[in-house]
Amino acid sequence: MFKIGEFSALTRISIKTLRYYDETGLLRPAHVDSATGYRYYSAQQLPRLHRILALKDLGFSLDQIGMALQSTITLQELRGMVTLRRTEQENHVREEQERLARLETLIKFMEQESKMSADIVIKEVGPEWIVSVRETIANYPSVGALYPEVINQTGGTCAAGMPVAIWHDMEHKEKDVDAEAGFFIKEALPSHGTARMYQLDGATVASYMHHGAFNRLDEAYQNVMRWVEANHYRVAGPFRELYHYCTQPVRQDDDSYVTEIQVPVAKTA
Amino acid sequence: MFKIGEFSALTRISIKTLRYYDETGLLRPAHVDSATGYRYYSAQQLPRLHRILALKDLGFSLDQIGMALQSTITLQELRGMVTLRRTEQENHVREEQERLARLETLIKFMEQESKMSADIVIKEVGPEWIVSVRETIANYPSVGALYPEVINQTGGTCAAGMPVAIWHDMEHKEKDVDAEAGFFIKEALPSHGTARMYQLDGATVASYMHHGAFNRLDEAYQNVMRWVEANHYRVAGPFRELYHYCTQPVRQDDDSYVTEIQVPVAKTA
DNA sequence: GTTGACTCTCCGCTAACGGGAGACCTTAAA
DNA sequence: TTTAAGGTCTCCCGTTAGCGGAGAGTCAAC
Repeated sequence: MFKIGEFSALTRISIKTLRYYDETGLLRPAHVDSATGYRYYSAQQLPRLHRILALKDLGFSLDQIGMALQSTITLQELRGMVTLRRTEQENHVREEQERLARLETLIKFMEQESKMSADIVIKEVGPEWIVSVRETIANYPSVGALYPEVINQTGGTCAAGMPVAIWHDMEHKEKDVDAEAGFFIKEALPSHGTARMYQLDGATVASYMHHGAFNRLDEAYQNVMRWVEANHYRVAGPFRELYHYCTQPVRQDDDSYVTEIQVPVAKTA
Repeated sequence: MFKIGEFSALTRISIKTLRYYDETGLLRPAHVDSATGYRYYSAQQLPRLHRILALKDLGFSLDQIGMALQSTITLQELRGMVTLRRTEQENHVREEQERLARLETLIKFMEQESKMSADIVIKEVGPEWIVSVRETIANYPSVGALYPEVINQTGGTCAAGMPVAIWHDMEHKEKDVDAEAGFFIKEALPSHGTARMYQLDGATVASYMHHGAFNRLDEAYQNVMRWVEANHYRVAGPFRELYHYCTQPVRQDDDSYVTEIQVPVAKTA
């Protein structure tokens, strides 16, 4: 019989851990002196402790290890636990590898003095009700003229929603831009005139929050596109722009505006 | 200005998280009503929150993110943080991959009904003082005869240590076994006669805790060796056997014995 | 005025222990 | 036998990044 310090030295498991395993029932000492409370371990307990360590090393939680050590467990159940654990671990490894890839991309970008690339984030956006008009316009800034049109068509009920633009061209265009302008709204309203009302699909997007003037959005777009490519995504739908902060009248050089660029993406296979 | 629920819906960050970021100073609301305590966020805060999410996604802790968001940080320092983080992540990915490989090995073994392979664990053992004799003996069980010899040579002072055997042959032998037998002891004592006293080097070992009779150790060795090979280790030194529990007189078929097999290993490059 | 939705603070909980305080126990030396 | 050192006990608090709930206060619409 070993006192806890001896057993700890023997197994190189900390006293704190042994006490914790006692408390949680994972490894009760072979004997506890009822007068002093001293724990006494026997060599017979080494295999059990060893199995605990082995399972912990495979990534099982102490709770799961507790299950696995029950004498009632069948080989079949054990196999199931391990197989399930492997699936989890496969996913985990994949996620961590992707994280590492993002870090490496960021480092590459930082070497080129591009500082905003640290702010691009992948997120899921849910479906949204939108009321909008879609037209071919002269150039990007001209989209501003479409909003009064939408407001007029709907009698102003949509102005409470967030203004949003959707760029249907898959590449940068200097003129004849296929643009959709409108507002996110809470729920379906009847359509009015040329303004269309529908539910925009949810999507996985690469999102960048641009804090600055509209006339510097181009640069931001370029960064997002480079980031998307470098992280092995591909563009999976028209770009969206959400105008989180903007003033009336709209100016192209107001540095206080906050505009979110959302590029729907999918993993390249 | 958005109330916390609106800001939460906008950003898809939970209210609890926003409150936590307020509490920890990571993202203070733009305004807090001093009478009611209500938090009000502005669109201008979206970029900061977005940067927080981006850094979190890269695996930084909230503490580190707090540092990175300080306005006093230089690009140089930021680069350092990211580079350091990448190194950590590389190590992490490697560890998780190895864990996955161990899981897959275990599954392969379990399919062959080998149940003990779940109990093999890699651990570091420190250097140990040992007093021992080394001889060529007839076969493995004959090692028992060496222990009285060691005890006699040292006048019995070593009998308190753990009995241990070291097998210097690199392969299984039916006869003429190069065996070393002795005891781990606390500190150096003068050598006696043919018993040698020296410090055994520490090592990384694959350890298996055998709970059963000596005459079933062969099977255990086979398993350990298969495991070592399957996990891309190679044997890096003579096998050690530690007799954690054993009775006098020694019997080859006593199921209550606890014997630890330690195989020094190194990763194959 | 009232109701229902929203928000506040405070408390406890997570996993697997580590650190430390204060009290008790063992063992060897003086 | 006393004493000193070191080992062990329980209890409490801390860690990360929040989640869940209780009870009280607030806001906005009808």
